[in-house]
Amino acid sequence: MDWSPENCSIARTLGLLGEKWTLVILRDVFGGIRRFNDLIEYSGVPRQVLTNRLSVLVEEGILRRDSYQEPGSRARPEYRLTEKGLDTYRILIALREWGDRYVADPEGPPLEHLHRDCGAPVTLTVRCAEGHEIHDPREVVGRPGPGAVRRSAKAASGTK
Amino acid sequence: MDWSPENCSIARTLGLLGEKWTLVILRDVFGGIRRFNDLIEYSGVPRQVLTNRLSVLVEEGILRRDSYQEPGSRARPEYRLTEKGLDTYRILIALREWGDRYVADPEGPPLEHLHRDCGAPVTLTVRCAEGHEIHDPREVVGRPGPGAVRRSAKAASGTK
DNA sequence: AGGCTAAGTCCTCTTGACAGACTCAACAAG
DNA sequence: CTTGTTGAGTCTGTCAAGAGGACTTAGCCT
Repeated sequence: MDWSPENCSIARTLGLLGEKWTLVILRDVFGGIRRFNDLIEYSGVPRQVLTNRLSVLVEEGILRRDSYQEPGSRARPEYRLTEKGLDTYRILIALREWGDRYVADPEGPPLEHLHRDCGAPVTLTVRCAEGHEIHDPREVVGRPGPGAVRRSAKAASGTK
Repeated sequence: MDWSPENCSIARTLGLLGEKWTLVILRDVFGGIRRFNDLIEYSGVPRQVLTNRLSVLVEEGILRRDSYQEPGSRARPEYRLTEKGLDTYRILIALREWGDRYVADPEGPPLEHLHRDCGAPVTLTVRCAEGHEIHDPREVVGRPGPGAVRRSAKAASGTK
């Protein structure tokens, strides 16, 4: 049971999205905020960090640099989600759901995700390929998958 | 459309779980790793950081400090998930799913989540309260909810 | 030419990550 | 009862990253 965590999808995803401001930026881009200064204002990200994160996100193909032009101004860049970026919405919904349950103010959640077509609130459901719906985290077990790599012998001590 | 992000559930959740190593630690605790030294070995977290994160997680009620005793040794602490902690599993599954899709090695995913009762792989489904299943991120829209707070007038500039 | 504005860069200060050595409290062996 | 061992930390020094204010740049508009 000694599996190397180096190629874990969770770790890798966190490597891309896990830095302090990245998901906050994505949240706001999902909310339609696409311009540098607006992002600074909304997210509260320091300029330097925003520059940095945006360029990483563009490099990784999560955002794409587009351009817009307000009449009477020069063209400026604007940042939009790619497919890869749009697909992070499940992560954001999962974070919001957990937050609503455990850290929201008594007045209720400050942000809702709604279904565009019917206006009903959106939630995540955990389900297995057999169609069973899962409500208890204890019903889920983690297992090394096909891409798992045994860790080098050296580390195989200390684990009881 | 000027809503203060201060009380956003996503931001707050990230405030608790968003630091560099926190979710990696939770991933491993989900995997049954519960002891200080084992966590260091598996996660690769620096000792100091682990000390720090564990104490924050315990303070926040995400982990609980239990104790175990190997025969012939003294009692030592071990860290276990509380309900609040167990409920982060959706976040971990969302991260894994995104990672499997976009950053996994060609051999396949290194970690799978399976249904304990039937062994089938577990996935997240997005669904609205009306029962519509959602497959396209563009079908989801974010809206300020009941707890949303208008931002102070000062900031209401710059937004187009 | 001079001004305005969005989008950055530059610079400094502080905070946090990281690694390796050190400490501390049982228990066990001599 | 002294010494060794082991797991769980703390201490210390170095170095990268975050935070935030001042400065720069490029095009459009008087």
